[in-house]
Amino acid sequence: MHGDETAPRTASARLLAVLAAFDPEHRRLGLTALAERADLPLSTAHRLVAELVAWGALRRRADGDYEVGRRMWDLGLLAPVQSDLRQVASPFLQDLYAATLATVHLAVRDRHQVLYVDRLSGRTSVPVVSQVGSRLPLHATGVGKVLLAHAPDAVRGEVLHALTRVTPYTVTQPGRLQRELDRVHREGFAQTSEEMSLGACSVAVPVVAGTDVVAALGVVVPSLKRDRPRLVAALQVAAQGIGRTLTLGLPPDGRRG
Amino acid sequence: MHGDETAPRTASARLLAVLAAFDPEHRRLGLTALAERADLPLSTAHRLVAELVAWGALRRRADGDYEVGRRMWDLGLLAPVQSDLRQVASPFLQDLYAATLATVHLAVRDRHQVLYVDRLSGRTSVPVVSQVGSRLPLHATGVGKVLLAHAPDAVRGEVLHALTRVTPYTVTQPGRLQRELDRVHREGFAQTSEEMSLGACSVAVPVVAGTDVVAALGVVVPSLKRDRPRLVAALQVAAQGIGRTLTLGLPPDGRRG
DNA sequence: CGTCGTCTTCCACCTGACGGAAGCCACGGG
DNA sequence: CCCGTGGCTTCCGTCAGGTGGAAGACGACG
Repeated sequence: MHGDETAPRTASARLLAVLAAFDPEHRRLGLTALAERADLPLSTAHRLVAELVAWGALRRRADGDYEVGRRMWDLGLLAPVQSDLRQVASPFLQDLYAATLATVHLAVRDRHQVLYVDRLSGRTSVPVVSQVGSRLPLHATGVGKVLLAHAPDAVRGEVLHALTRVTPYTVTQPGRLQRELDRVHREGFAQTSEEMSLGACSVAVPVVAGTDVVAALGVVVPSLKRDRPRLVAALQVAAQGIGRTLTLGLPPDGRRG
Repeated sequence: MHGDETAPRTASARLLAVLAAFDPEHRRLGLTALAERADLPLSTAHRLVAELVAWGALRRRADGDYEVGRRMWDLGLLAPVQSDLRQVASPFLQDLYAATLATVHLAVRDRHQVLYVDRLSGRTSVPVVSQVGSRLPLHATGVGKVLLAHAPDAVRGEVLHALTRVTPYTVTQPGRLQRELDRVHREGFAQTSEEMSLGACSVAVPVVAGTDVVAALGVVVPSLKRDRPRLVAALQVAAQGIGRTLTLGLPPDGRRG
C-alpha cells in the first residue's frame, strides 16, 4: 500500500496478464502497448506473447499487431456460458425472429448486469447497442428488468441504489423502478421505451425452467405503439418452449439439494 | 520416439496444457483426469488450476469438476474469427433462414477443414452434425466443396489425396471430386447428397469480397428434389449482399500488397 | 473401521523464467 | 546520406519462484 507495488506475480499470472490486456476496446495491440497494459517489461512480454502465438492463443497480424487467436475462440465456445441454454434456445429464437422480424435477445444476469448470450437481428431491425458477450445495466433494458425482477433481494437492493442515467428516459428513481418490477411479476413481461437508446423500445419475458428464472428473452422494436400484445404473445410462446425443453432435457446438472 | 519423452516444458506451456485438456469431448474434468490429460503431476496441475480458477479462465463446478469459465468466453468472442464476417453476415443469414427455413451455415476454410463460423437452424430443420466452432472435412460438405474449389492449388492437391469416407455416398475418388470442383467454378454453387450424413443434402455458394472467396454460405435440407434452383437463388442473393457489404465496409484491413 | 480414490498442502531443491542491455530494422527529417 | 527515433528481437547471468514427491485430509464404500 505504500509507494511501489512490486509485482510478486507468478509466471502464470504474467501469462494471464498478457491475455487480460485484450478487451473489447483493445482487440489489437502492438508489443509495446501490450507490455504496457500487462505491466511487463518488453522482453518478458515478447517471450510470453511468442509462446501464446505458438500455442494459438494469440495471432500475429500482417501489420505486426497481436490479436486473440482462433484457439481461444474454440476454447471460449466450450465455456458453459449457458451453452445448454443457448443450444436449446437457438431454434426458438429463429422462429421468434421469423415471426417478428425484430432484434431478438437472449440474456442472463451476470452479477449486476445483463449479459447478452445470444442475439439475432435482421437487416430491417432497429440498430441496438447490445452484442453477444456484452453487458449492460439491468435497469435500462427490457431483459434486464425481467432479470432484476427475479433476482435475489440483495442484488435488487444494490442495483436500485445505483441507477445510472443512460438516456433522458432512463428510470433512475428506485421507487418507480421497484413499482415497475412489481408489475413485471404481476403481468409477466417488462418493457422499456428509449431508456437504453433513443428510438428503441423493448419487451421482454422471463424464461422459466422448473421454478427458476434462468434467462430473459426480449425483442427490440422502433415503437411499441400497437404491436405490444402480439410481441408479448410471441415471446411467451418462445420462452415457454425454451423453458419446457430445458426442464425436460437437463435434470442431471444444476440440481443442488 | 524412444521410451520416455521427458517434458522440458516451460511454465507457460504447462499452463496452456491445462487449458488444452479441455475440448468438445472433455468439457468437464476432475483434477485427476485433467492432470492426466495435461501430462502433469497432480500437485502441479492443482496449483495451475487454482490460478486459472482465480483468474476466471476455469470454473469449479459444485461437483468438483472443472470447466472452461466465462472469462474465456469473453476472450473467445474477441477473436477475430471472421468477426467482421460474422457481424456483417448475421442479418443476411437471418433473412436466408426466414426465406428457406433450412439450416443455414456460414463457414470458412481452416487449413484442410471447414470451420463453421455461424449456424442457424430452426425447430423444423434437418438435424445436422455441424456446430459453430466445429470442423468437418472439406470434401463431404457443401460449403466445404465451395471452399475447396477456391482454395490454393497446394491445399486442393493435398486434400484430394486424402479423401476419407464418411457415408456410403461420400465422394472419395480424386478425379470425380476434381470434376465436381470444376463444376462449382462453372455453375457457381456446390451440392452434396447424404455425403456427410444420411438424410441431409446441401447447397452452398461462395461469398466473394473484392476478388477473394472469403467464406461459403450453405443450406442443409432433407432433399434437393425440387427446391434446388430456389435455394441457389436465395443463397446467391444473400452471398452477394454479404460480399458487397464486406467490400464496401472494410478497406482498412486485410489489404496486403 | 480399514481401504481406496481423489483432492489438498507442504517444502527443499534447482530449473528455467526474468529483464536489463545491446542489437536490429524501418522510417523520416535534416 | 547520415543519424535519431521508435518499435521489435535476441542474449545471457542471476536467482526468484516453480516443481513434484510425499504426506495428510477427506469421503465413499463395504
